[in-house]
Amino acid sequence: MTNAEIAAAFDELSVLYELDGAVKYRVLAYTTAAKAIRESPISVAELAGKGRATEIPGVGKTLAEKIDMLLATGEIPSAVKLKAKFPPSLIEVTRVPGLGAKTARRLFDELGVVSLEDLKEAVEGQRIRELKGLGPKVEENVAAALERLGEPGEGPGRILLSAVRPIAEELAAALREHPAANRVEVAGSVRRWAETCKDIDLIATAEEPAALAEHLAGHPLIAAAGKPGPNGLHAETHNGVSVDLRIVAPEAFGNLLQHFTGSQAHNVQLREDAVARGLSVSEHGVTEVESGDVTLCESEEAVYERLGYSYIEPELREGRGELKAAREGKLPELVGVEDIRGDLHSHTTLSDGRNTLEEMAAAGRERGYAYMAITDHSASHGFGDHVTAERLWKRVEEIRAWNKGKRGFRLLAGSEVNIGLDGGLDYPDDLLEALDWVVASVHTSFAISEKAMTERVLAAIENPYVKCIGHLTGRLIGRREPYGIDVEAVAEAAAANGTMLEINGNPNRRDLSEHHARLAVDAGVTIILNTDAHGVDTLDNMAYAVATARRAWLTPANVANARGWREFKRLLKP
DNA sequence: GCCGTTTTCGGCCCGACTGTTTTCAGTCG
Repeated sequence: MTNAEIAAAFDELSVLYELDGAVKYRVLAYTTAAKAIRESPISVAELAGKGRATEIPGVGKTLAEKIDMLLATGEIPSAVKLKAKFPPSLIEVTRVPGLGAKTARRLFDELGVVSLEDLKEAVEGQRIRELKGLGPKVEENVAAALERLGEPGEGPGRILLSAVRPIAEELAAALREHPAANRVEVAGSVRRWAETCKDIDLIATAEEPAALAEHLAGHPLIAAAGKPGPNGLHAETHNGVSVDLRIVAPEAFGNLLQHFTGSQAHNVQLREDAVARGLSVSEHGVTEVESGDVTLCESEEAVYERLGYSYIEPELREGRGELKAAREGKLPELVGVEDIRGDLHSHTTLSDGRNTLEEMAAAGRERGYAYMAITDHSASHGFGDHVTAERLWKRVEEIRAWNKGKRGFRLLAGSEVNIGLDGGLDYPDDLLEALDWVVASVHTSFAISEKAMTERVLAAIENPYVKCIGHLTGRLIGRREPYGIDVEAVAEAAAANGTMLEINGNPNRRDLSEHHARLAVDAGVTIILNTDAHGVDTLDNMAYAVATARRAWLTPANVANARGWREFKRLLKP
């Protein structure tokens, strides 16, 4: 059973408990545990099998037992009991925007609503407005929400960071140029470099707040906007991304930026910790509860300092232990884009790239890299983009020739070699040996069993010519689930064999994920940050690889290509 | 239901917004 399936069972159980009127903290316990289970880099089922489920934060004795029952029987007894009381279709009703479990329960008790169809009929019969505490407005809102649910299309889902980030940056830049603007920052999940985003949060201080809000409302990227006011604006872009601009007095800019950068989990933990110390934290300041004294902070640094923490980089603010580490002064010195000395996964027109060897090499050199590997696809790649052994021998010569007489930058002759179904590679050993650098990746037969996939990749890891494994899980964020593979076993073998694991910086991939990357480093693996660039323009994707590494708490010491050439070479298999 | 530099019991973030109410409950982020 996958982590996602276990998490879904607990999410469902939390709704059932809420319908049943359980205290909200019990309900909350199930949703927070579900989130931790979903994000766990290792198999929770396996962990539970070893009796170690309580190692997951938020999972105690009771939930561990429920995981065991779920794995053994496919069901959780308490959920079965509650589902006899509340039909599963009622859970759909609780998920209508604006409705929650409390209202759904009343509709169920008083109107007999058990499904979305019943809800629709209740709206049409104007029966909701008859209930005490509910009125015609609620009924209208439910009708509108039901209408939207019925619409085809994207819905309210999360959008890939790379689709949102440029818009956020452009809007922020436009605001900064306005004469009324003082400080403008992008906050929220964009600032944290999360994989996906729900909206854009912009934080500003301004001489004339209303004028700045109006300026945003009139920006060409904005399709619709609410009423611009002194506190900001709510708007939506032409491609349906919602934008929130919040404007505050300069003396509270740090408080607001901290609040709107989040994440939710980070803020909740920070505030709980503050309460234990007699402080109350909100976007409006830090209040000493006993005296009522409020501290306003112009900067985020000041907010964290006031609360007794060292500064926490936005990428770390996910409630994954960063607050404790900051309190103890044990936060990692994160790797940055400026640390990266080379890119070790790139394609040219020889396979499916858009630029020539010379163009890619020149672009890498211009970025100030010390080295760069050209890694076109291998002999079995297909789609007309394969490179025969004969052609690759010639490419090696071309790269040797290119390097002649050049100082301070080294082009590596490499390949992104397909890992066959049996774990074998599709070039002869003498050619692999002649290459400076080999990335091995799975590009075919994703649907084999987890056991077979793991053995397949382990064979590549043990291959003496393979320096690195590319995009380990094959996931495409929001489009394709990672294929089944035992990442723990892979990480152990990679560490033992001196094979590196890549964080692929393609924003659709970011593979290793931040969770897997942290697991890998903990297992002793050396990480490589790569772009997998198929053109000069996508060499910029290094920023996404670095962001993923930062969200995994990685330092330059964890990253092979944060080293100069001599040191990098020393890390390679002999 | 979880958890522990005040705790193994008694806490468990904070505020905005909405719609319905004369002071609050529910939902959301």
